[in-house]
Amino acid sequence: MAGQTSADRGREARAKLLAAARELIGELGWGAVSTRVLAERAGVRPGLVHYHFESLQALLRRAVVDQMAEVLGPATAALEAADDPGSAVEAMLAELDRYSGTDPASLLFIEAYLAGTRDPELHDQIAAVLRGFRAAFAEVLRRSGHRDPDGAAALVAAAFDGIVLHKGLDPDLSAARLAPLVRAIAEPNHETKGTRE
Amino acid sequence: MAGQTSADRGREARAKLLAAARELIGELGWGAVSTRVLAERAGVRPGLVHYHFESLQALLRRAVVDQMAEVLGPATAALEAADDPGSAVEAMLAELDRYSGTDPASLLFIEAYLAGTRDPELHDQIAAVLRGFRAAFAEVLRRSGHRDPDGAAALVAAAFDGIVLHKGLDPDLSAARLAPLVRAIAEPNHETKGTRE
DNA sequence: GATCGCCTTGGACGATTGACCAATCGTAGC
DNA sequence: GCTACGATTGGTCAATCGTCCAAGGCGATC
Repeated sequence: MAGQTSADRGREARAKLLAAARELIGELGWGAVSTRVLAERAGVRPGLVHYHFESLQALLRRAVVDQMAEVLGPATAALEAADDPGSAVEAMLAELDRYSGTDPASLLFIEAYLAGTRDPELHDQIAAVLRGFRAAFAEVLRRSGHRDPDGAAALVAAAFDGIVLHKGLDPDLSAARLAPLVRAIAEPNHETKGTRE
Repeated sequence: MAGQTSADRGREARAKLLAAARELIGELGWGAVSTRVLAERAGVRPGLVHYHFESLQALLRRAVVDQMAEVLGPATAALEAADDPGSAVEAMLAELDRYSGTDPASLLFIEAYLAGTRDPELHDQIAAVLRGFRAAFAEVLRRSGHRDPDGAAALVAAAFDGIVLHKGLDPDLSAARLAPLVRAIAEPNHETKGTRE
């Protein structure tokens, strides 16, 4: 237990700071996370923040990008393995139900999007992660013969975040209730009946 | 031009503060709107903020609730007048395309939702406005014989906000591209094919 | 045991924050 | 002209902010 070098302890402090940031961004909002509350939550001295990170913004940026990759990475992998788009959607909706819409984990994504509109570097990193997820989803839909795989993937991805957002306002809004409707979007025989010419 | 009493000027200053808040919440984020930048944008002295409003939070709260009612009110009325759900959706999607996802007006709604998760009073006011919109939408769907009007209304409403959110990350994501897919959700003959028993 | 390198500490800096208040303003009614 | 009153001003308050830095701690290496 004792054989940890000072570099090890450094990595641990850094990790604790990032973990604290994941919690606090959702709890307090991106703009309300200060160096001092962050350090307190991490069980670390405030001065360490600017030793391990260039700035507070850089720390928060890193925390959310890590978290998004950690959540969306496995989801993307599972998506690439799935061949039935309907069940893939259902599995993701079930996953979505773990987020209440008010807990920090739910709000972290939304906060990240918002912060991304004001931080070009963060914007690019988030967009890249999201692009990967949508591309994998679209590929599943394409394989199943969907008429508009890219559009459907974009809509479902947007709907996911919208559902999380609205769940915070309406607790009755369970993902299970919406599952059949969302799945219909992904159905291969989905018809766009309003086509005009 | 001159015949304005001091009470009139008071109302004007109050209105200018609220208008400035609408701009700044989207530009800077809820937590970054300070009394001083707010007053400067409104062309008013900082001291006035706490004369016209109980607190900064109360001002911001009032600003977003007013804005939401102003946007969703007419939309709800138009919805109640419409009888064809497909065209109603399309009209709203066209309206949605006016929001780029990065302009202050787009972000105001998202910021409001987020702030609502941390401010119970704001939460209730937003939820009430949103409930009205969804109820009107669901009623249109019900009249056209939709299988799950409440679910579809909830999904479309959530998808709208999700689309705005994602448009900030992917400018190519136009509402027009998604229109056929969203409209399909609202189609009266919409089938939930996956029903199991 | 001395040296090296990374990590950690505690405090400091100037700037900004929300809130508050006594004094003063301008105008409408008497 | 005087009073009354809502609106406005300019300034102050303690608290908090992000950032930086000199000093010290501490294990690994020689």
